[in-house]
Amino acid sequence: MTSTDPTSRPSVRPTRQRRAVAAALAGFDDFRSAQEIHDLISQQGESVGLATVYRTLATLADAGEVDMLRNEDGEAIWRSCSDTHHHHLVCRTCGATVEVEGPAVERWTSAIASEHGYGDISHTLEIFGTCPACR
Amino acid sequence: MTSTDPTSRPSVRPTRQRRAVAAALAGFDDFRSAQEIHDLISQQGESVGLATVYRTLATLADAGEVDMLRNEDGEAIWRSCSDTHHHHLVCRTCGATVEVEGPAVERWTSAIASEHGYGDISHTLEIFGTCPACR
DNA sequence: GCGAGTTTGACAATCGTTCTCAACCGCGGT
DNA sequence: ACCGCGGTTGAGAACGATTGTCAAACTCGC
Ligand SMILES: [Zn+2]
Ligand SMILES: [Zn+2]
Ligand SMILES: [Zn+2]
Ligand SMILES: [Zn+2]
Repeated sequence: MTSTDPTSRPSVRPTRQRRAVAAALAGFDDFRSAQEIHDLISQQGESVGLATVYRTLATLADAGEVDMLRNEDGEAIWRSCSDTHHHHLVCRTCGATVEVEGPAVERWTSAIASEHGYGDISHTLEIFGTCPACR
Repeated sequence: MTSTDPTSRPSVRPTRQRRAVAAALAGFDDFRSAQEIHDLISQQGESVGLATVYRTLATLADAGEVDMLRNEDGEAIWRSCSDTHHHHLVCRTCGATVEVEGPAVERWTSAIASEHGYGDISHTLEIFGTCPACR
């Protein structure tokens, strides 16, 4: 985390644990908590410490390879994602998730922001509902 | 919380504690954590249990009198708000908040949802940035 | 095979939030 | 003013997600 020298690489090593987390992430497409992902890894026969799962997920999130958001209880939930900016339509019951894009919304948020003189903008936007299957 | 009889009122009593929380909420217009609000109440000379602060905030949030959202650490933060549906433009540095409305966004979210067959929709949308004063 | 720098995991420690439950209080009826 | 029935409160325990600790294990380039 403290690589001050610009020439040095963070050097993320391909360990068994990180591979296991990646494999687990590939096994579902809804959002899951770190605990659930940890359990899934166990079910897949691997053994990875919970702390390591957290660390790996955080790293992947920084790298933009997984999305992390919070459910209504404030718990962090994760899932692998595409590398373009997008938002989510999540089923409140089964977790089924759809990635959605909204150029109009993106435009709206930056317009609102500059209109009020705010800079360095970021935003969060999630849509929750009940999917067709759960109705 | 369990008023099954439609004729019975929840009957929220005007206690000293609830008045203190309301007074505290009137004293700021940015988002604050329950802890901070609790401290503020103490500074105002009142004494209210932290659990009561949480309970009161939750009640007010249910009634739509305060907004509750989560900061990047997942902590719940609150502030009094207007009674119409709106979102927030929050300064990442000082917390200065602007309530914003976006009919277009509201339309977009429901359109996206029904497009994918999702019903019973709700959504979260917050914009973070740096306010004019903090630039 | 070595050594420096990473990574891991078992467990403790944080910390925000909720639960417990006996004491307390507001309110409507008398 | 007095009573009694809930709603309400507070101190502290309990919870649960997340992070910190640190010695042992591991990767990788040499
Ligand atoms: Zn569903
Ligand atoms: Zn966006
Ligand atoms: Zn500011
Ligand atoms: Zn909205």
